[in-house]
Amino acid sequence: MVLNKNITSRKVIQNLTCASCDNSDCLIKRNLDHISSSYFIENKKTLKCKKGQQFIIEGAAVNGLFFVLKGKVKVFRTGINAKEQIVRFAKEGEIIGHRGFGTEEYYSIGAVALQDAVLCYFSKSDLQKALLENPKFGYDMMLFYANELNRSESKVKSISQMTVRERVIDTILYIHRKFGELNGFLNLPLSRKEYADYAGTSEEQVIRVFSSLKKEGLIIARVKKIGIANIQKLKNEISEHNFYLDS
DNA sequence: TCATTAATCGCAC
DNA sequence: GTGCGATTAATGA
Repeated sequence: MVLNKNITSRKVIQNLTCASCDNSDCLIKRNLDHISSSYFIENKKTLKCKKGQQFIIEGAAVNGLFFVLKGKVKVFRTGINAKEQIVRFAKEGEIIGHRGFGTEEYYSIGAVALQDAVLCYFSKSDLQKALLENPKFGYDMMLFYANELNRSESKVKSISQMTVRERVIDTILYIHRKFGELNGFLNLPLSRKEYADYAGTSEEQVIRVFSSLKKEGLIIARVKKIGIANIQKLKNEISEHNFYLDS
C-alpha cells in the first residue's frame, strides 16, 4: 500500500469563485442561478491536491463534501488484508464523499488524487441549508444520488456474476466511457493494480487478461497506456450482462 | 547513472 | 483461479 504517503498539507487557494468558474459539469455551477444563499458560495474552500495525495481518509469525521474542479480522483474502501476496493473514479464536476452526507458521521471511503487536482470543499451545514432552500438544486442532487446507486448496484452484480476476464473488460469499457480516449489511448493512465482493485481481482489476473487481449488484437497495451483496438468485440463479450449502461 | 517501482511470467497449490 | 517470488522493464532523483 502506497497510501499514507501524502496525507498532510492541503493547500488552500482563495481566488476561485463559483461565478468565475467555467466548469459547466459542476452541480453547483449549473444551479448557481437557483441558489440564493450567497454565504454558501462564499464559504467554500478551494484546495489543491498533488498527484497521489489522499484528501479523504477512511474513518475521518465528515464535515463537508468535495467537488472535483480539476483532475481525476479514485475513491476506494479498504477491506480485509488491507485490500483496496476501488469504488469509483471521478472526474471534473463530480461529488466526492457524498455518502457521508446526511446521518453518517465518518467517511466510509478514502479518496486520492490520480493526478494534480483542484477540489472545492463545502461544509455540510452550508450545503444542507442550500439544499433545503433550493428545490431545483436538491432535485439535481437527487438525480446524482440515483445514478450513483444504479451504478453501484450493477457493480455488485458484475463482481458476483462475471468472470475475471469479463470484469477486466468491463473495467476497460467503464474507463473508456467515462474518460474517453486521447491519441488512441484511454485518457486515464492506471496501474494494473488499480484495474485489479476496481475489477475486484488481483494484479496478476489483470496482467494475464491484458496479455491475452493483446494477443487477440482487442487492445493495445503500452505500459500504463491502454488503447482499445476493437471496442465492438469487447462489448460483445460482456453484452449478455448488460453492464455498459452504467456510467 | 543508479535506485526505486511497476509489469511480467513461471510455478506450485 | 490464486498468489508468491524471480526477472525484466520503466521511471524518477
